[in-house]
Amino acid sequence: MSKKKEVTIYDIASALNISIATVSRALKNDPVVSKRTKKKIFDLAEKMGYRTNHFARNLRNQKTNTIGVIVHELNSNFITSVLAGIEKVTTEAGYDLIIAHSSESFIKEIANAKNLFHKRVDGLIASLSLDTKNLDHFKSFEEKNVPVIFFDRVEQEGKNTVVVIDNDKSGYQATQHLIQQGCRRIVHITSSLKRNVYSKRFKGYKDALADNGIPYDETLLIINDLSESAAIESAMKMLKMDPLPDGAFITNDFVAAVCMRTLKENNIRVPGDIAIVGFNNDAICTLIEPALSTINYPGIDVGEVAASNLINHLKGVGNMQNTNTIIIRSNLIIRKSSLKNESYSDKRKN
Amino acid sequence: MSKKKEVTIYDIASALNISIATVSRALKNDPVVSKRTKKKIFDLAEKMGYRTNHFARNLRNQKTNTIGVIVHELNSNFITSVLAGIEKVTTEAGYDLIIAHSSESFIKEIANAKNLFHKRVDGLIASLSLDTKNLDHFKSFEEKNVPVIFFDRVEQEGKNTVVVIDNDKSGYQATQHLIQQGCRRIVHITSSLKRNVYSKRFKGYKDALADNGIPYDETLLIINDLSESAAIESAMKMLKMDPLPDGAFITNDFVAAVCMRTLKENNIRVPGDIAIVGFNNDAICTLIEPALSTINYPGIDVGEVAASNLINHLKGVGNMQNTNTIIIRSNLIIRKSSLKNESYSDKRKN
DNA sequence: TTGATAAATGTAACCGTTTACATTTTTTTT
DNA sequence: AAAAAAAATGTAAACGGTTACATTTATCAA
Repeated sequence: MSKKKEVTIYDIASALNISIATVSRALKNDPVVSKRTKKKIFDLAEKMGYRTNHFARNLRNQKTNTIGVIVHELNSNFITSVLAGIEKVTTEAGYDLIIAHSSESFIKEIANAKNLFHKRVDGLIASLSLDTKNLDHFKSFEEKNVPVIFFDRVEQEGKNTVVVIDNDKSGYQATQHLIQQGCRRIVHITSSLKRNVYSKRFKGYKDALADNGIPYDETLLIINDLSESAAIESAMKMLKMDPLPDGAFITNDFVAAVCMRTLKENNIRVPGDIAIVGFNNDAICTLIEPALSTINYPGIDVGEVAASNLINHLKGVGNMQNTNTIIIRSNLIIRKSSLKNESYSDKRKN
Repeated sequence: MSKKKEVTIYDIASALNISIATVSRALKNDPVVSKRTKKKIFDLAEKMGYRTNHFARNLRNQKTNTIGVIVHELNSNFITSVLAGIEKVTTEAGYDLIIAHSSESFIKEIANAKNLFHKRVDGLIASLSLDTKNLDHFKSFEEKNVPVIFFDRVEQEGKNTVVVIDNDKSGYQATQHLIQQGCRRIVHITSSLKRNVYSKRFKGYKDALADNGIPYDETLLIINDLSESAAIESAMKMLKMDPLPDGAFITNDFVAAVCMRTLKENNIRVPGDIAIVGFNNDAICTLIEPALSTINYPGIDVGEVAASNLINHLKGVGNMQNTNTIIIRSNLIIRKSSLKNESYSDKRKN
């Protein structure tokens, strides 16, 4: 029942009557150790059930081999694909991951950052919470020269490397598409404009309107959080508009899905009465009815790029100084929810 | 640009002209240190930007303060709620989390287990992959007396603690409900019967049929994985059945949603022609149309219970020997997708 | 065979904590 | 004021690796 003593390099060394230095080198596959001794050591280590003590190693090496990740929410299709992308790259490179999430709270994000800082992650990948006010909590990383890469929700003024899509263009494309479908009163449902993703999509929305000679009407802008109740609220606001809007560009698929459901419950036809375009290309898009047009935002690519950039930096390959902004390709996916104009649809589909 | 040297207890000690032992004790808030010295030490530590070196501490303490988690999939509503539950409890107790996922592959699960074992997690929480053949890869934990708790997908014969719901009863309830709605040819779409969750739900399905005098028809059993393509295949199989089934108990909400879509695309009405009950109570349930009846499987509770049990065990409170199986409450949620019988629906709703 | 060179192995300091045990300082008792 | 007891602090040895530098052993040319 009692915990068996752990095997150390000392045990292996004394069993084979060699020095710990040789054992240590052999286990790291140092070419300086002869093949014969290496084999003996490997075999015995295996037989004795040796496992490296990462604490001893990290203590000596002064690095943790760990990368911290702060995301604003776990329960999101997009975020889990980003994490998958990060994980793929980091495990391949032999790094551990500590994943923290802020639940969209500034306070929690600060706590997460502090925690990861004290855990001494070698690098950090983060996406800001909705109500993050400033980036002071990342300063300590900067001071200790721990690289930080932001993705999705970022602050672009700083000198941090950021991985994003062209939110501006995406917003423009979504809106332009709705206009081409004949929409003239297009609602824009989004979240805090303090966050780059939303402000840029908003800019794209306004630019598309302007380019089509449609005046921007601020009563058509609805800002809310990303919860189900907020989504229902937003849909209710749309329903109260007079005249009714004929299109909606909603910057989150889940919110779009809930809105659509609420509108339908109130006998509004989609896309007949109101055409809808969402954002992210989550799995729900093709499960709801009508299928949701959206902007494809490939999380896995974002994660992979962010992680491999960070790791390259840690390894000293390439410097982050000259790559400040990395833009991942995104694109509009047209489905039934925005197709008022069948002839247009035919053109696109064939 | 160069990395500033880290502050250690030596630096604090020599700055205050006291011994490192006192500093170490003070920082752990040991009552043996006088209030005066403690204050001096805390203040200076803060001012110098001291942060504990967890490696040195763990090396000395011979524990990692880390809990490993192996899940079969990250991209799942249920799993992310379990993780949220685990995280809540573990961070409160000051433990770190390493999350690994097997992507339903036995090979990867073995690799994950080996990795976490080498990282020396203090405890492990795991759910088996679909094609896990045996539990040999967990033996090393047993040998070193590292506690392992399984949840959801478990192997009940062993002497491990497991956290589950009453899958048997849930399967029975789902099927019974369909029968009460008038269904007589009920398809059961599920996954590998090697996994307890599916075999037990299957047993519940059969028992409910038997109790209602409906003979079990093995052509109505469809076994598949949980992918979108598999779900479409399953729906196609249903469509080819002659006569058509009039109900379906599907052990996964996502699969159920895809099946429902496929059926509808083929002009089958739900619940009119085929009533459907899913499993898990994912967010999609109320977004698709008709809303999906399902078994509510509260992941967050599962995670919290598993984690707090593990931690209690690690702290020596309560022994895992006498608590082998923990059953979390689950319940049937009736929505439109299974309501053929309006009067019954009214009864339930009022 | 010898000396030079290369290859393999060994020695010992170090990474930053914790803690049993020893010592010093302060407080209390008589 | 001295002795005894309690409180505070200090000393030094772990914990298990890594690696600069030193030493030994093997290889090869002359």
